Amino acid sequence: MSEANYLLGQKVFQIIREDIIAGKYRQREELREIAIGDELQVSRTPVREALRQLELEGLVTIVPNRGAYVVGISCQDMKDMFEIRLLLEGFCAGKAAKSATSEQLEALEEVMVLTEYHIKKGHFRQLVGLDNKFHEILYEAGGSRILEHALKNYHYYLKQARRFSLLSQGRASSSVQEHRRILEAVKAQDQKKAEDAVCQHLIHTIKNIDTYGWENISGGQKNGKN
Amino acid sequence: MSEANYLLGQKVFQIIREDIIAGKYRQREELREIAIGDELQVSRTPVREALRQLELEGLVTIVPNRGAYVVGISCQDMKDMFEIRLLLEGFCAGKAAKSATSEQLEALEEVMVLTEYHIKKGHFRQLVGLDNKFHEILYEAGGSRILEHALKNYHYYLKQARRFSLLSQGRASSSVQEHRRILEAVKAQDQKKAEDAVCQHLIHTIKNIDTYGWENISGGQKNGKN
DNA sequence: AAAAGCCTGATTGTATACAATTATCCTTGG
DNA sequence: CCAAGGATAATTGTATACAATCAGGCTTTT
Repeated sequence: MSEANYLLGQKVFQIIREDIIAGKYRQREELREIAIGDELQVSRTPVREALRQLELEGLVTIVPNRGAYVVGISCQDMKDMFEIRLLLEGFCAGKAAKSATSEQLEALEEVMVLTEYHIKKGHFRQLVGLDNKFHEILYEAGGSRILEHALKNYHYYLKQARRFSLLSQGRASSSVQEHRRILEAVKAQDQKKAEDAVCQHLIHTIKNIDTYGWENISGGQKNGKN
Repeated sequence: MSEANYLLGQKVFQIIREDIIAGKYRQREELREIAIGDELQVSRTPVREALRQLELEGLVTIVPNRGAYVVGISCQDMKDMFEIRLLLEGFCAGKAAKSATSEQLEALEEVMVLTEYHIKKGHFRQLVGLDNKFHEILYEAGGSRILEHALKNYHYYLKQARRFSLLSQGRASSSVQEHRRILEAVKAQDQKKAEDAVCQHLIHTIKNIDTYGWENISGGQKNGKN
């Protein structure tokens, strides 16, 4: 009750978003402002703002004077996002090869060193965060604000998937090797090689998820609540 | 004052968005809720909701407890969006070649016929709307909700650019020929040819804009208000 | 005179009040 | 018995009230 109960709007947005992605609500379930507000101990105002934002993200549909309905994310949606990300991130890596600053290259190198260290030590917990960081730096290095914005958005949704994907020892170490290859291509300013390296990396990631099954990562959109 | 002054929230959002894209505000200008509310004759509530949505779109930055600041769109941003659209729309056309329904093909054909008619008659006004419609149907035909959402978003921003691009007689008729080629490839379910046709079409569109100058389509982000 | 601290005005963040709309159920007429 | 219409309750849309925060200027102290 000290400082955490201010600036609720942004927090409410994130909570509802996570809940939808996690599959807390069933498809097309109605989200009532008062009910959610009661649950989160806030008034309707922050909830309304959150719902409006979620509509823009495509996670809910708002019917005027009627209410907000959950749209949610299916397995197919996840796969589609991955395909789009594959295209855009390859493109981004190519741009990064041309425009990455020395600071960005250094930051990437630092993440790589840390990753390699934790792999050796078997510290799997740290890997998820480092993997995310590697990709996010790459997005910045592309030098396009727009592209970065789009990629970060897809990346956010696919984080859940990535977490599963890295769980296996074998995948973790091959993943880090692929990162290394990406970084070297970017450093060498070899546009085509950077693109190819990213595409290969993501294709392998997708294949890895395929073996685990996409159903496990998209919050069970089949029927059940929770 | 009958029914139009209800459901203001969505309207306010669209107005502010258009204003920002049109360059009404200067870069980093502060958007005060009360001032905008007074201007649009509404209270702070709808304005706040709009600003929160605009932040998600990347058009404003909100500093907590401080205010909303215009981010705006530069020429470079427009070019970047076009590049992204090029990638995604090519991909989408390829998917459409596989998954388009007969209704969608028919709708595309209808738009084409109308377009060719208006071209012959020299009715340039109608062309912009038809061109937009052609692309939007194509987005649906791709069969990916996610991809469609992304493309419609970029398409919205680039509409202004497109309007300029179609003004010239020569460009209009070559554009419709390119559309025809896209449609035939999709009909023939030739994935690669569809992709190529869309890419060619968009590359030509970009070149056409290049000759007119990107400065004219992105609301003068150089310095001036207005 | 300079710097630190406080006060005040302005603005945002949240909650609540009120208006408008919609859905549901009940009544009523055929 | 069924359909049409209206009253009512619930929910959203908007406006306003109040609380919290911040910037700027003023005073005070060293």
